[in-house]
Amino acid sequence: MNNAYNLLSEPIRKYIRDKRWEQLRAIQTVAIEKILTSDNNYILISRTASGKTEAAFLPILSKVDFYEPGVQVLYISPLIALINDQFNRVEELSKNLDITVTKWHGESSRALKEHLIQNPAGIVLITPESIEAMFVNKAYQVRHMFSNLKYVVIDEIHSFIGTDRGKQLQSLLSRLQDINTKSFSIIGLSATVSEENKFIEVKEFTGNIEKTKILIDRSHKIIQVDFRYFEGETESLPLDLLKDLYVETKDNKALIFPNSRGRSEEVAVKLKKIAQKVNGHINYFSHHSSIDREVREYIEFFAKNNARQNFSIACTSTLELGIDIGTVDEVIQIDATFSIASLIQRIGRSGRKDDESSNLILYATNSWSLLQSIACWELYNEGFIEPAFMNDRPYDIMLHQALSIIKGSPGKTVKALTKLLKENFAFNKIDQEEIIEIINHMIETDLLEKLQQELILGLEGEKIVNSRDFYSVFTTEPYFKVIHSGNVIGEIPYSTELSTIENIFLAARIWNIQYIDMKSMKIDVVPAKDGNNPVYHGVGGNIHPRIKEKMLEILYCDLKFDYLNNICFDQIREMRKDFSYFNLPNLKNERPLLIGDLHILLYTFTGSRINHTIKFLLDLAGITSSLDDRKSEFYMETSKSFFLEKWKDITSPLTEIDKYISKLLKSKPFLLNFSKWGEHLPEKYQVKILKDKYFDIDNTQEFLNKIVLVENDEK
DNA sequence: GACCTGCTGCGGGCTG
Repeated sequence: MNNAYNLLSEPIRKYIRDKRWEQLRAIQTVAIEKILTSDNNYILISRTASGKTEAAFLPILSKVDFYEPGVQVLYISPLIALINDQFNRVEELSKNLDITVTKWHGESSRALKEHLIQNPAGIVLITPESIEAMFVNKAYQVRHMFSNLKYVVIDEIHSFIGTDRGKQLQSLLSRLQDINTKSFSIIGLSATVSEENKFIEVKEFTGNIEKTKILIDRSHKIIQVDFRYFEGETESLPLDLLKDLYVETKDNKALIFPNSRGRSEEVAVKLKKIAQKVNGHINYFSHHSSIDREVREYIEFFAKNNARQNFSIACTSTLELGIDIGTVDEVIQIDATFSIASLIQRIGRSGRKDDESSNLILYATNSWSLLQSIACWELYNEGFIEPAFMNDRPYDIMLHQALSIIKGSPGKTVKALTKLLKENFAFNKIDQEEIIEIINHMIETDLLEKLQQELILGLEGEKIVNSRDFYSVFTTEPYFKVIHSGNVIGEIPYSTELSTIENIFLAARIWNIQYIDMKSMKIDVVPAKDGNNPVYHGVGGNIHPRIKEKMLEILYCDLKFDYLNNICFDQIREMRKDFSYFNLPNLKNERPLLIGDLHILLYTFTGSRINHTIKFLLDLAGITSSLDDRKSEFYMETSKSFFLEKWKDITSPLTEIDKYISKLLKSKPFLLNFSKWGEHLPEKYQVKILKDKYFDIDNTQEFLNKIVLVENDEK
């Protein structure tokens, strides 16, 4: 054992001896030394299953005096399931030390919560929404419990960075800091943090850039990668792909990521059918957000506790984060991931033991998806992770926090509330005048009410805050529950065709719809023999520009990529040939423009948000286009001269873009649906959040200013 | 072309 071990307290050293660990992991060694000798914030970055939780808790438990009054350590997790997993580990770590460990989330015991309120001490494991609820409903107790905090540990911190939920958490951290006379330190844990901008996004997250240091272990496992190509001609997955997938997975423990809930059902049901025909194992499951929680927990339990039996789980990002399902032999991705970060998380699920490599198979059903998969794989090997999208002016989250603050402690003046929000580091880039304008709007719309000079909740504000839905900042759609003889299986969206659809797949089984109860939103089903995927309606994802640029680079180089078999490489060769007609010596600044007799095709090879913005600018210029974001392709039925004439001035509306977005929002109010609280903002600020979150004005301007179109006539 | 996440307080009824 090394020097770090000797720095730990004796009970912790005993824990390590009892566990018979031969040595500390790299991230643990460095974290122990740093955390024990300073009060900085630290972000611990190292791959899945490398002992990050212990890297944080071994030194914290050594350092903190748990006999002091109040809760000493707060562990914050994005998932309840993760809290339940970590509870067991943290409790085991703490048992020699007589430290209370309490789970605090919507499904944990009320009696234990009550006990903690009476005797605040030790470690609390909690979700951001539960902290929010405490500030709203137990404002006095929050001070009583959390005003002597020493450490806040944030697990899977990357899942918060650059999101609305992350802004909410930042605001809650800032509010917690306000009730602590001495400042607490923050420890963030993650396997995937971008270092493109020198870690600025994660450092900013803690509210103190200077005090936040990065501890990173870049070592990674050897990954066996295998690309396979099966062209899809219909909506359904090609039969040959399914057969190949069956043979590949039948003797293994496999996680299969087909990118959507509907496809997960298709994969699980169809593989199971093949298995039944050939008498293979039939441990085929689907795991996604529309599968009932109990069914999902059963699948997780099965995966974790069946050492002998093989299984395949077709899943969405539900199995991407650190929920403990044990080790799997292989990870299979069907068509490209939307991000490198996601690819890394998925790879991390296989070969978790030290001596195992990770096995990854990437299937593609069309050439553009294959190209994107190769681009992601290449970028992964270059160490690229897309930086989180930064949202400096979250007016909607600030409005939500203003309601939370006034509910928790009414009677503040406008001036006092403005000061609180301005000093909250989640909102420090929002101007004071803007804050005052939004508070006044809230008073006008009865969200807040002014009694003499003191603010309380208004009638509309009461309605919103006193609802169960207030504590989270994300929206969810209402679905119909699917029930078989009293047991809930999962849920599906209602559509008018549903009653005429014969049968649906759900939870890896096939069901016949018997009865739809419109009032209580329930669907009764019985087992059936054949059917179709359920259709969940989603909106497209946002791909980072670097992935699309990499796709362009792959088309204009002559690398052979020796990990590709002939079938895959033939696809790339074909695409290279198609694009070879454009002479593009400068890939940074040039893009192909194909001129046909009746139409024009523009290939931007850039990110989704820039593409959305260009589409909007084309609309404003009077050019109707249809955008296929997968190919970064704009299809326009217009003449070359008309297009080029308009293209010269395409960026001119950007100077007064607010006016145009305002008009767009009036005709399409649903564009704001991504924001749960945006509808309560003054219109001016609704336009601003659309501008910041849906479009990407600055980067589009920069892109259009540098890009030169290279023409070629269609043969 | 998407995917994911979480949740109070109160009162009534039931069990042992």
